[in-house]
Amino acid sequence: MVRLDYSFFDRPTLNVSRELLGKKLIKIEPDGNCLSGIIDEVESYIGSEDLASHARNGLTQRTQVMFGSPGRSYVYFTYGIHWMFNIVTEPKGVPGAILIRSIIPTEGLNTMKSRRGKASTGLTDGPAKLTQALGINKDWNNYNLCDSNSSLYIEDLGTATPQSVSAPRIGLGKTPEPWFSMPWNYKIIKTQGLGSHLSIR
DNA sequence: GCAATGATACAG
DNA sequence: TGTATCATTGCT
Repeated sequence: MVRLDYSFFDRPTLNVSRELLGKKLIKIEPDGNCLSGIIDEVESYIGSEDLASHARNGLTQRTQVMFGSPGRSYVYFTYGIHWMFNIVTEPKGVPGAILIRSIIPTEGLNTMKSRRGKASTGLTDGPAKLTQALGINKDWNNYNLCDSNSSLYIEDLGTATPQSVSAPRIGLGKTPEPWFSMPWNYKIIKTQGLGSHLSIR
């Protein structure tokens, strides 16, 4: 079991995105409790030119983290309710981030369930669901995931990177082309009968 | 189908 | 200082 370090994230965003699938996201609670899940779906936001990215407006107070060092977290609040967890990529000065959209829970299920509430469906199968289950909020923004004693990090299980499909990103609203259709959403293949618009990697 | 609920960014 | 816009979710 190896903790992913700076060199893993300091590479082209799409490579990092695809290889992040099948890796384990781990959060150690203050009481020592371990919460974890296998990364199942991610989405890339690359460069200032990407009009779907928060970095489209250039360097601002909110987006400065995206321009910073790779291997750190970019956590932001949206829709007045939800926290989104991203991992910064690209060299310092170049904005880039990967939104973690879905994980398959592996450890700490009871804690996750209690945080999600029993009326809700799906423990961690949505970007805001997993932040709620793991307890990720603004306190975790600009957190160094690569530090050897960090409480939030990604682990390489040593398994081969799973097969994935790429598709256009989700929830982009009025983002103009070509950005709206860029196939920068990656997901682990697990069902048959995929739509023909999806390309298998 | 749509309300919830607030930070952000930009116009003026 | 006002307001349009959201990288969503869950209930109707």
